[in-house]
Amino acid sequence: MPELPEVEVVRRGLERWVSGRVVAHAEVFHPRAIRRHAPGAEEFVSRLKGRTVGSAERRGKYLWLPLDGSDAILAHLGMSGQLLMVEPDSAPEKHLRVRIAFTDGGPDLRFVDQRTFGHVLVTAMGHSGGRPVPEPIVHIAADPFEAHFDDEKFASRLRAKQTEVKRALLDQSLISGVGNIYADEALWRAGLHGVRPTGALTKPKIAELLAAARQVMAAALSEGGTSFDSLYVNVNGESGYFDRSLAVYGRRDEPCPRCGAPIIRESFMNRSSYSCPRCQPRPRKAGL
DNA sequence: CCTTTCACCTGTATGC
DNA sequence: TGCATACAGGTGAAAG
Repeated sequence: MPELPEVEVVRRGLERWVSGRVVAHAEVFHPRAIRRHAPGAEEFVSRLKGRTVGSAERRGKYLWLPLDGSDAILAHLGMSGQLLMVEPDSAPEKHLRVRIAFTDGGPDLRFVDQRTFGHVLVTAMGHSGGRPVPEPIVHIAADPFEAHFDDEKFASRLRAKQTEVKRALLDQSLISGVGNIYADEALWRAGLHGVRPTGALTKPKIAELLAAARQVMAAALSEGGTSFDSLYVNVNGESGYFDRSLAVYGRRDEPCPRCGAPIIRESFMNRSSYSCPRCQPRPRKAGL
């Protein structure tokens, strides 16, 4: 479930513990973890050896570590990926996929991923949304905390779409970083049902929704992120506490914090959506 | 071209 | 106890 706040927590950990260090060697334990690295595992390993790691960066749910020269280590945590700092001599984790060791003999950077939806790769840099980003993610939109994020452009692109507002929030080419949890929380804060057609939203309502998304993700970040189980952790293996502050997500039948009505769970794209039936009424006509 | 669906994974919880 | 099923869900390819 790592979404923008959780990934930012990890980025800060990498900034603190990895930036400036030199790679001694890397090991790949599961080919699926580097499936997006086209040249394969052997090239991945040889390309990393001896490289110096720069300052950790992030766009939406993607993280990257620039390398001396012009490429970068790009990572996505998927559903269950973890980037952990671990002492080099400690036993391999059950789901250890990639290990990067450093010349200073300090903690390894380990990519551990139970469900293998996440991946890491080494890639050239490209450019998108007003700044350099790794080539494979030039199609990913700026996230709402980036200085180049254009609120007006977001509103006009959102309204031009023939879709529902929750689908649009989850569309990483429109706005990045928002996943299922924070989409539901932002919609609740803005008083919108997720199936509302985007074309019918007013500009002020879109501004309110965007502000809500920023507020809920900023609040989550200040509490170290959200975790429902032990899968999402920071680089030291610790979970955040924001799940205590969620208004609707995962809270079926509990009272809405605003009006007291029982929260409902609805199925959406083979996953769950949570909302307040009173604060977030369904639109009267589907497809309005 | 745009929108929607589905495959990819494994561990945990639940039901029979 | 053991087996089957549902669920968690981000991404991008494939389908519509």
